[in-house]
Amino acid sequence: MDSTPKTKPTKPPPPPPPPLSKFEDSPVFNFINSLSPIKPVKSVHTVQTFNSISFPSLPVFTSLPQFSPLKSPKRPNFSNASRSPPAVSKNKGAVILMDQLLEIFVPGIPPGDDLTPRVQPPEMVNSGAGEAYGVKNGDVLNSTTENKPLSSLQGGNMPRRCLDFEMAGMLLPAAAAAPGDGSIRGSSSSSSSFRCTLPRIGLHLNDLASSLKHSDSENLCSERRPGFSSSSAAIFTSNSIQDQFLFASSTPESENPQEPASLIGEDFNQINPIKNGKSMEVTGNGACKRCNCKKSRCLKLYCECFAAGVYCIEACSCLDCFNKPIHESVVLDTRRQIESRNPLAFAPKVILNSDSVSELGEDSNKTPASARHKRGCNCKKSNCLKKYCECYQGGVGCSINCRCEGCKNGFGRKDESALIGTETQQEEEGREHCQKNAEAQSDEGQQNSINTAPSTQLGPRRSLISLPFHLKRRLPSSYLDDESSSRLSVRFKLDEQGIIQTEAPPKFEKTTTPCEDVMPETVSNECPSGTGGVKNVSPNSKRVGLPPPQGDFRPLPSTRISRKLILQSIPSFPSFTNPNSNEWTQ
DNA sequence: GAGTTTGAAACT
DNA sequence: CAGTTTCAAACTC
Repeated sequence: MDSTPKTKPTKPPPPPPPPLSKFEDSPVFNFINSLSPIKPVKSVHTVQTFNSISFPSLPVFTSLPQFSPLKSPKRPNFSNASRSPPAVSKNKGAVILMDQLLEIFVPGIPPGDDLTPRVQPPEMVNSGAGEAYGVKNGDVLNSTTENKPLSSLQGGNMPRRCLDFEMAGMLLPAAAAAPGDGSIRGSSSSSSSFRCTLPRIGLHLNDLASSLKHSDSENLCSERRPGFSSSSAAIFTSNSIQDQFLFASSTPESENPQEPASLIGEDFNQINPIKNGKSMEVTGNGACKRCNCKKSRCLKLYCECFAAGVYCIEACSCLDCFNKPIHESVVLDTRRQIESRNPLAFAPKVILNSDSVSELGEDSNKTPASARHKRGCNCKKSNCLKKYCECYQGGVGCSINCRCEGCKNGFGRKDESALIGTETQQEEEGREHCQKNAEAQSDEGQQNSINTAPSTQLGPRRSLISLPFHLKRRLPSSYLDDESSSRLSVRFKLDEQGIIQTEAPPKFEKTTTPCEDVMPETVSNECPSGTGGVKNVSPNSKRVGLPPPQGDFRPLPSTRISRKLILQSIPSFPSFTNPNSNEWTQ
């Protein structure tokens, strides 16, 4: 925050990683990348640091083998694949190398170094345990990119509450979301909000948590989470990370990963979805929520903060709260227990639906939902028209997985989704034929843009994973504009098309914008990416901006893009960070 | 702000 | 796995 100057002094040891910060900026950077991966690595490194940092550093994650399994099975190569997409931009090859290198080398590299050079996170300076969170976040943010937005977001508050996962998610989100649980937040054109969460994770709902609608909310959110999003996100609560995974896999069902999926949005990012204090609530932005737990001690999923992967803050009205850094061990143990029962418990609740993606890509009129709730809702009386419905809350349409009755979800009805699913298959088949024809006619890569890409790459019908439109929306325009983050920025840029969608302002029936809601966790993660929008999907990453049910919402231009984004978001898995764990930050 | 409604989470 | 209870958010007044 303020301490930018402080940060430097505080970190005596940090070997100056001098050059890192600028590589992207300079055109030379690209050139260098092409020449040798090494430098690029550093640059990338920053981004990765987030990822790498978030996971390793976070005790929770470490304990979360669950995710990895999930990843491995469904998307073993996921990371790589996802990355490749970013390459899309100009230097695909270079980008990829960088990413890979980063992963490989990053561990060895002192996190602090990487980060410090680029951005001087005031937070990093902070040594306090409580601040640790912030620090991490800050680091992440900084590292993630030099995103100005992030820095602004961090504004200072973040440190307190952010969980590790948040960082990951947040980064992006703060880049995003989510949320989340950190969640992500979609920022429609108008709203610059992004999710604290959460990443939201996942939003979860946490992700749900909601994204911030307003910039103000952002600030607030920052207090708790850097990102989400935990969403977690998103979305991209917390969660955000998990959500991300989910998104990446495109198989929602694999629950284990966490909501991160989109960080994830929901979040999340717990990510996503950060919850802010009261202010958030006041604003009406869901993004940063605070809980009001009376009996759960904030150690159950009933608690939005806990679910989002974030610690409760003073703004919370909870009683006997154990969801604080002071009780980290308790929190972690509890979290592990819950995860043991349900590996996906902290994952973003909203995941991308390949079908939906394809839909969006082609038909703007169809249900906007690019994402679906992981488990589906079970609404009986609300007709999926109120926030009681997690699908609605997450800004996604109901799916066949829902057991709701009288579904009238504006984002997509259960029955519609079913139809869509069948339609999509048919469409895909038709597309294949078309594609073949097109290929014969022309070699242009355009074909790949939407339809082909998925089929070709993944396989016959592989569902494309597209960024949830909500994520896109969640991203603040500012973010979009800014691409401070090295890697993320690159990837996101690639996704530009997807970003475009963000432009369309989502319509919300209620005062609360869906984006807000979503972003919780999931969003958190996603938000940061801004342009990419997707980053944080984490988990938490619910959709922030819901398109009007009718179809105003634009489909993402290319599924590919979304995919890429999703992958990125993955890293931002929401988890509680140890307040103490400043290790990496340092 | 208090009370009610709702549906997820947790429990049995 | 199904049914019930608990819980806290969402909602209403």
